[in-house]
Amino acid sequence: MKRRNTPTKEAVLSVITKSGQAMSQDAIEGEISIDINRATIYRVLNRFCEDGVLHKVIAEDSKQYFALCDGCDETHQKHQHFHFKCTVCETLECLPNEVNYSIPSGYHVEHVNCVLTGVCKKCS
Amino acid sequence: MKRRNTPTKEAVLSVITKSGQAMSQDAIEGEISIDINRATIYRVLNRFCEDGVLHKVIAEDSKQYFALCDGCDETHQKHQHFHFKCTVCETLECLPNEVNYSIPSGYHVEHVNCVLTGVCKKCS
DNA sequence: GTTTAAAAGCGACTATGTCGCATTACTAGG
DNA sequence: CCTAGTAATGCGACATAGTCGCTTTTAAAC
Repeated sequence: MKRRNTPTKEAVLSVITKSGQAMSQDAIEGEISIDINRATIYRVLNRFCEDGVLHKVIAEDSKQYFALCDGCDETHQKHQHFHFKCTVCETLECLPNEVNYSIPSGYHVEHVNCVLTGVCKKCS
Repeated sequence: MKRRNTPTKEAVLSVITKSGQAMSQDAIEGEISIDINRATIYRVLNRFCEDGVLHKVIAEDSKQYFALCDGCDETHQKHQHFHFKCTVCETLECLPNEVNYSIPSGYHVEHVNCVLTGVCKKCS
């Protein structure tokens, strides 16, 4: 199962990179120049997540957002930082702050999904 | 717009209270003895949230979970604690830990949605 | 150029959650 | 106790997000 380079992959990644933020499937579809099937966009995004290129965040609107893994390598745990979703401009950005939590013994954490919702600097 | 006491409200609240955990609409519908319409359950749950009886959490499965506001009053901010979702037994529980975050100036946080996903004590 | 398997397109499907509207049933006031 | 007003419920329809199976296309190795 070796990955191939396709125009679709490049287009999706370029849109996300340019935006500098986490994006949902519909936002990506809206920004992209070529016409790509909805299911395909999801598959591309999920593949990028598997490959550690993107990470997925679930926001309070129950939608999946995909963001570039900027400095999210193995040592730097699994995307354990906060995210901020602005209710005005609808954008979701990664915050630099790491999430610190303590958890009762016996629990094993595999994923962290932390989203703060409110109004961002630009919109307030 | 004054609230009324109905068998539906009581049944929903009693199921959540008994479970001791956050529950989704379908879990509630499954546990409840009487037959209640799906839309009604959502309305009851959302009303409880408005009244500060329950709070809503979005988990990584993109579903809404509703938990009792145990000690979540005005002073104790807005449900700013962690939640833990077990991938084995599928339950979602509130953790006692408060969420501590710092945020760039100019940002205004209105809601906090923090869910840790993994395997709980019982299931590991 | 051939081959082969990954990727894309398409359609169908599931699930979650919401909304409008007609009907039911709490509850307050007499 | 009865009645009126309105909150709450049931029902159906709808919107949206995301997934899946199958066929076709296409990247890339030989």
